[in-house]
Amino acid sequence: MKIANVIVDIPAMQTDKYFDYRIPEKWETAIQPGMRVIVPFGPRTIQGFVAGIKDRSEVKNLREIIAPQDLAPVLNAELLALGDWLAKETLCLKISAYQAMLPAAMKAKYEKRIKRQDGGANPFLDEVFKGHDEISWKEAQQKGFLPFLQKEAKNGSVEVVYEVKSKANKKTVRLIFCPLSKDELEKRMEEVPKNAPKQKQVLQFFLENPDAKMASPELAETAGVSRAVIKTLLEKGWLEEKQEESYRDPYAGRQFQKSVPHALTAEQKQAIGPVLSAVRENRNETFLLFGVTGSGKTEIYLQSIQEVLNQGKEAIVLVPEISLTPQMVNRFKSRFGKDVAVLHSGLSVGEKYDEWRKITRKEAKVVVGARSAIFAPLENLGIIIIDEEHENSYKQEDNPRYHARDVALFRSKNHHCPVILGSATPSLESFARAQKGVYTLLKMGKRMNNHPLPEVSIVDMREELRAGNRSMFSRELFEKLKDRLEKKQQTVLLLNKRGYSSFVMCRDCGYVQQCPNCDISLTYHRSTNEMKCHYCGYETFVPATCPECGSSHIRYFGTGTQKVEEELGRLLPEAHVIRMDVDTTGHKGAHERMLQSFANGEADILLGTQMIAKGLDFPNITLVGVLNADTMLHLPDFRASEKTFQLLTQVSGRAGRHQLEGEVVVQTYTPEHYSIQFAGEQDYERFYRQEMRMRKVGAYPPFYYLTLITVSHENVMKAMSAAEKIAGFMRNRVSGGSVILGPSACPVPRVKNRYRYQCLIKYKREPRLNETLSVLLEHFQHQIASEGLSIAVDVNPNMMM
DNA sequence: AGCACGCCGACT
DNA sequence: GTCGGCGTGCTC
Repeated sequence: MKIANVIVDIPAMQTDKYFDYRIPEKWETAIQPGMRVIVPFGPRTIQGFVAGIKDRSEVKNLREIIAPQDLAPVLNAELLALGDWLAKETLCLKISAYQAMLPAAMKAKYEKRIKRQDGGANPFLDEVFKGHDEISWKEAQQKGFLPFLQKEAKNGSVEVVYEVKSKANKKTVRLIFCPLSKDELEKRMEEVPKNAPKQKQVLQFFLENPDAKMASPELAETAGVSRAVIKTLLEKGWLEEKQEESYRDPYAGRQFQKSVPHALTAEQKQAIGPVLSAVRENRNETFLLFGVTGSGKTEIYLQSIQEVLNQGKEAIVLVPEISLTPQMVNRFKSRFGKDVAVLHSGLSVGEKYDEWRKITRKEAKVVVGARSAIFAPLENLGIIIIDEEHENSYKQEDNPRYHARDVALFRSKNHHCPVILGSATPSLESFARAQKGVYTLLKMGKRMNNHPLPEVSIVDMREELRAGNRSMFSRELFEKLKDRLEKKQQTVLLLNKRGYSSFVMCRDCGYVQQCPNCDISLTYHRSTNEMKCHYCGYETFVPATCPECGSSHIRYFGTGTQKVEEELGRLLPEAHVIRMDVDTTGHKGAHERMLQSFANGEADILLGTQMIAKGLDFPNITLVGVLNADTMLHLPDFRASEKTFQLLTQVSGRAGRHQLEGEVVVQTYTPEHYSIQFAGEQDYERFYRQEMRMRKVGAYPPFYYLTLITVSHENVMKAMSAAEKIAGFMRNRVSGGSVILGPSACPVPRVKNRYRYQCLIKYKREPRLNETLSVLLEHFQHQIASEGLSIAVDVNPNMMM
């Protein structure tokens, strides 16, 4: 007898273990590890993953698996092991780890219904069921039938049934083809009645295109006949119909110009050499490709992938969500054509599922995508590339809190393949590893075509204020803006919005409108004229008078993009401005359309937030202006300087990438800060050395590892006391070299009406930390389950807020 | 997560 | 005496 170890689809600590089920004989060969199955669980029917198969079980009274949900495993052995590793490393539930690796469409939905079992004997039930023999639980509840039905359930005249539904709908099409051989076809041609020339026409078409297979309307059009003719031929059996799966192709109808490898510069050749040999030798080596913006990192990726494909292997390319633009995708599609699958958040659930299936069917060899593409089910990986390695978005901010880089390194070991981490501004962690020789450093310091990096000038906005300029544009930036307008060149203006948003304040008493559920001020949204909370989604109208003092001098503050746009309109009315921010890019495809129209030269100025800092590569941009360089410098986060440096360097790289030279103007209130100074000089390595000194003093990464424990509860006292207990618990269990900070209130102390405290563990070596944290979670399990306490553990947090 | 079981207050 | 509140514990 075969027994399956099943991880059930219930995200709770109590069910985060293997449940044993008997495999029915008829499924004995069909059910394999990595498949989803439907199992009985208590009174319910739920989905589970088969994690393993064994011959005997300690548990008595085993129940049977109801049915497999897949024909083939959806998680192969490697991914199953990866899931277990993820669960252990990030302290998440196994089910969460498995689900994170699969497209959302594969997550089960459940339906609960009530079925009539009395055979029509009970007239009272007629009213409930109204001729049907089932009613959904929800409907019964809404109509107030539940108490009555629950009583009926006791005597067996109705029954509660549970159903597992899969969201994954394969889209199928009916395709028409001709089953006849050439000779047969010719014979039939003779048999066609004289008054049916159209039928002859269709047969003629199939004589010329014997392998043609297409949908009926399409065939009708190509052959120049009506659908009725095809129907007749189908009835005669001369044509046949076949159901075939179709993929939703998000890039359907687009032409990709075939691109060929570019000749490499001397520097590129030098950089790619070690990568190619690692690929050829199946060497698990990690490269840090440190190349300035415009140095041609993408061509290195493309040619490395080409080598991988030549070896008959596959590749994963991770790109930050924000730069996963059609422009970026095109570069891969035009080089590798149909071999490319693209996974990103802009796709619908169904489209993502289709791309995933394309990969499992080995129809795609190169997977380009955002963070979760690291789980692409490729079985013969030859390389993993992470572009813009320093990007925050590679770290998932909710469970499982994994970093794509860590997953990449894990998978590369399984596949004995190299990893390339590429960046113009590597994360300190990665650069430090390269310095230590853990990663191989590949450096590209020159832009292709030897164009110089743009000239950066730093403007002290305090000086501007002293000189009487109260506008948000410094005199220098304004002059240059006018100059570009005259020359018909383009400008990118970046409004650094992080940690800075528009809010409503009363000018008489200083009242700022706060969210009632979270300790944070509400953000003003111009488009809807509403105040919104970015943490819980609370919305309210803008007050006409101050709720505190009744003054009508209440207005919004803060430099939003809309405000910049208005001022631009006033100062430079002739300029065409495209504004890109969360308000204007809401609709699917809006982002792309805006960039396209900017590329077409339909606007002079592209104004936006962080989202415009990356990947733009338009020849006519010769000026980049950063309106407020330092707003995120003051965030309570140890990476604030690093993030500022990265953003300024990235956005500066947008200027002058082609023939025309570029200039950058950075406006700031703290021009003396080293991250702004070194960004101005575009000197990563000096920034690195300075920042490393700061990190060493503060005992932060890369000198120390961090683990952040966040505790939350509706009740302040409960939250605080639990946090204190947790800190005490951990203090007793870590080694002497480790430090535990806190507990202290989180930077945003209340979110969705829950009070939040955090506790930070800093450590150099704590090999048993994960076990200790598991014990901690188990220890507080009761309070978590029944008292509404929540404990979130984030190993290597990215942001501390 | 759901659901059953079980033990205490306000009703027919 | 019974209906129903939600605390506790289990699901192979």
